[in-house]
Amino acid sequence: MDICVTSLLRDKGFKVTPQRLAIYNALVATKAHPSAEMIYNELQPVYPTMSLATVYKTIEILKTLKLVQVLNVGEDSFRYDADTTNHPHIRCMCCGRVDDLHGVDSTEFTDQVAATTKYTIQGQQFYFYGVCPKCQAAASAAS
Amino acid sequence: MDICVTSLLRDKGFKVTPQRLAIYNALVATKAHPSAEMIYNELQPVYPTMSLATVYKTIEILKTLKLVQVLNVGEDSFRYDADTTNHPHIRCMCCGRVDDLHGVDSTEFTDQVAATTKYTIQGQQFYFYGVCPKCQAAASAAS
DNA sequence: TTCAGTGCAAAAGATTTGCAACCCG
DNA sequence: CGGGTTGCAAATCTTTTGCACTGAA
Repeated sequence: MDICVTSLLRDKGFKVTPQRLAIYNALVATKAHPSAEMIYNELQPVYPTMSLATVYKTIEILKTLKLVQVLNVGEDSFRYDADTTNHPHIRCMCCGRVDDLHGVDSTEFTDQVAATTKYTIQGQQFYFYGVCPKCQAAASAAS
Repeated sequence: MDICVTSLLRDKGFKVTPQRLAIYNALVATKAHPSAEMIYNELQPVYPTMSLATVYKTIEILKTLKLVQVLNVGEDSFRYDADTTNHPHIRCMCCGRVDDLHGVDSTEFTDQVAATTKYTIQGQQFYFYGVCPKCQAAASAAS
């Protein structure tokens, strides 16, 4: 997949730098839907001189290349997902973790919306909020 | 409905002030899903001394009273909706307006999610992105 | 060699907080 | 009258921007 990013970057006239590869690889390697700062912190040990600004600038490029999607789970910061398929997300209101919801079919719902609205639909984001298994266990243990 | 907010505030030990009523009424009166700043600007002529901080503090209270819901449509700021029923929203990627999507049934979709996930689900937000009728017209006129 | 990219620092926005004066109850 | 509320200003936090230096091609 490095090859893929590499050629995609080159094709669009972007240069291939170690920072960009590291940021993209970090996103591909995790299911935690990290924020810019989380990515920055994770790469600190390996790239001690990399700045947060570079993370933001790189994410901007990855967005335009459609290699990442942006999540707005309702926190103060954005989160990013290298899985650009159209899937819902769920956030734990207790610990803040964000998980994917795969294997759910929303086509009937989205078809209804498309048929009802006068908008031309181009994208969608479905967010659920709840308590994750770990926090449920922690809560029952505490009681 | 003023009566309703008034007693709700009092019941919870909050004082009833003109600012709070004005902010809530502004939210009830619009379908534009305004941001804090939009509310502030709208009330400026009537309450020239009111500050943005008061808008934020009041919205915080209205949230705890479940009188408004928060929308995260992917802009840099939050938007608010005094219609607290569970309905999807759609944002125009061209002009930024946010509309309600009523009359769409998402129960089958949400049931599927509830059955699949190990989370305890407590809330949800569905966002669609597209181009509103006005911007479509403007685009075709321009071409 | 050359120009896009990096990293730093400063800027820009949104939201929060501290605090003295104010006013609802 | 008293404590919650307001409004201002300053603080905080995320994200963006300007710019000199660096490094990919």
